[in-house]
Amino acid sequence: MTDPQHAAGGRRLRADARRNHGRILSAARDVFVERGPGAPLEEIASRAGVGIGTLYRRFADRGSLMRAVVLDALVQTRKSAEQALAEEPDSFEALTRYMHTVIDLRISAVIPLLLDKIDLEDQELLPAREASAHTVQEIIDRAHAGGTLPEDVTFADIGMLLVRLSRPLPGPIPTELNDRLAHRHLDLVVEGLRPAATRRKVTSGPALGFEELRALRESEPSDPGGSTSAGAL
Amino acid sequence: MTDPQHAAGGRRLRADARRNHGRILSAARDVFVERGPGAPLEEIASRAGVGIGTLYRRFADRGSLMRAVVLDALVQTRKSAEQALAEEPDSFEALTRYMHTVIDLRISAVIPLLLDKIDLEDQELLPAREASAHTVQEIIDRAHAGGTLPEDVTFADIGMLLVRLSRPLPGPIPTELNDRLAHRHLDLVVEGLRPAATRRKVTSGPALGFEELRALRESEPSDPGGSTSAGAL
DNA sequence: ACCCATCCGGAGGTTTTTTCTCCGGATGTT
DNA sequence: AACATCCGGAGAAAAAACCTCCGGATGGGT
Repeated sequence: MTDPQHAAGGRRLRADARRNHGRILSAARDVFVERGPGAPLEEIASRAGVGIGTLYRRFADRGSLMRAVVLDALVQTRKSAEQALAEEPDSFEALTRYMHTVIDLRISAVIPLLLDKIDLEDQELLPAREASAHTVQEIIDRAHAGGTLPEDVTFADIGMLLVRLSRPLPGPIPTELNDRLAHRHLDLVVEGLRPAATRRKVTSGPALGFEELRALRESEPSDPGGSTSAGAL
Repeated sequence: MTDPQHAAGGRRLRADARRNHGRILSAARDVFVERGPGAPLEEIASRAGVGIGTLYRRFADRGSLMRAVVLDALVQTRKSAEQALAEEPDSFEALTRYMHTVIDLRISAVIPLLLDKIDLEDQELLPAREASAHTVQEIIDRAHAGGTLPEDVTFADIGMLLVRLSRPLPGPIPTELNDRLAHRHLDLVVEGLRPAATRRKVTSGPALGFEELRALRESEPSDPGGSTSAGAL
């Protein structure tokens, strides 16, 4: 099931191969998140700007691609957590910075998504899991200790929240808007978590207007009507 | 699901047919939300506990099923909004009640999802859209007027937030937990929106513990390991 | 500049999934 | 009981996805 002899740790790849490897990984992350774990591998290849043959050369099957995606996500999560911890003196700021970064990297949604498709006890995955969980837990602990995060908001809460927030919204929403919304929604949540004493305004600007949503729909080729998704609600 | 008597067509349906019509509609809503707009119709039929032939008899093609699902969602949204408005004197409470109801009904995510697959200017859809948008707007307006909702949190914000919150999380998460998380996350957001003066504790209980997530994974048949999705983060 | 080990693309054969019709039989209604 | 209505699901046809293979391109060492 797990392929012993390739990819991440193997011999040195040629420059173009290494570049493609990375592109495939990040395209796979995006496609899995957007279309589910059964998404066609051809779409991943084309999103990565790569032939299907290239994808199969690097990843024997769907499973090994998934494994690589998860491993990558775990590593990036740990990095983000470490950086937030190191560079952000305030315990609450460290937490929010970590959360924003994770959303930027769109890494959080992919792990639970693939959770039942891969072997988590895998040799390589296990230490990565522990390292990343440990670092994130430390961020939470500090915020608890510093009194900047309510005790009843747990590690699992933050994790699940990030899963929800890093998932792109469904439908014909451009990536740019999607990202902006994710951060705005995170800000809204963060204001709910922040200790009342230090409460402030939601930071990410004056929402989004009707016009913007309307424009979104008008740019659709199929239907020139002046409606919006929220308007449809 | 909602409609008492008239199916898409005209004449009165036999009792069993009407019941099946409703089941198909709500199964379709769930499946579209979980698996995307391209989900196999057979899955919808089987989730509805109905033969595939029955589905095709009632809905000529995917498009007309989508249209019916959206129409149903719009109608239910309007009902929820009207009820919240009528029964909840406090303007903020009306808003939060509306939001919780919409999440319960899992209706919010399906509209943007199908947005680019249907004709929104449709004869039947148009008035339903307007009616529901109007009622929701009134809830927002009252909350703004009453000073219980910041002016910079708009109609579109609430709509998009609901889209995000009513989507089930990806991965092997049981429906029951998913629902609980959705409401808890809504509570977290609501505390961020609520005027500081009336701030209170997050209502939906002490988060979820590690144990719970772990149990989740242990109940999986494929992998008996003791890990969790949040733990993997 | 030249070589060649390495890597790429994607056509196309194969397998899997999905669609959608059809009709014998079941069920609701009068 | 009689009849119109509705149901289920088998199975043929169509569509989608998989995955191998090889002629040709490219990087990187000399």
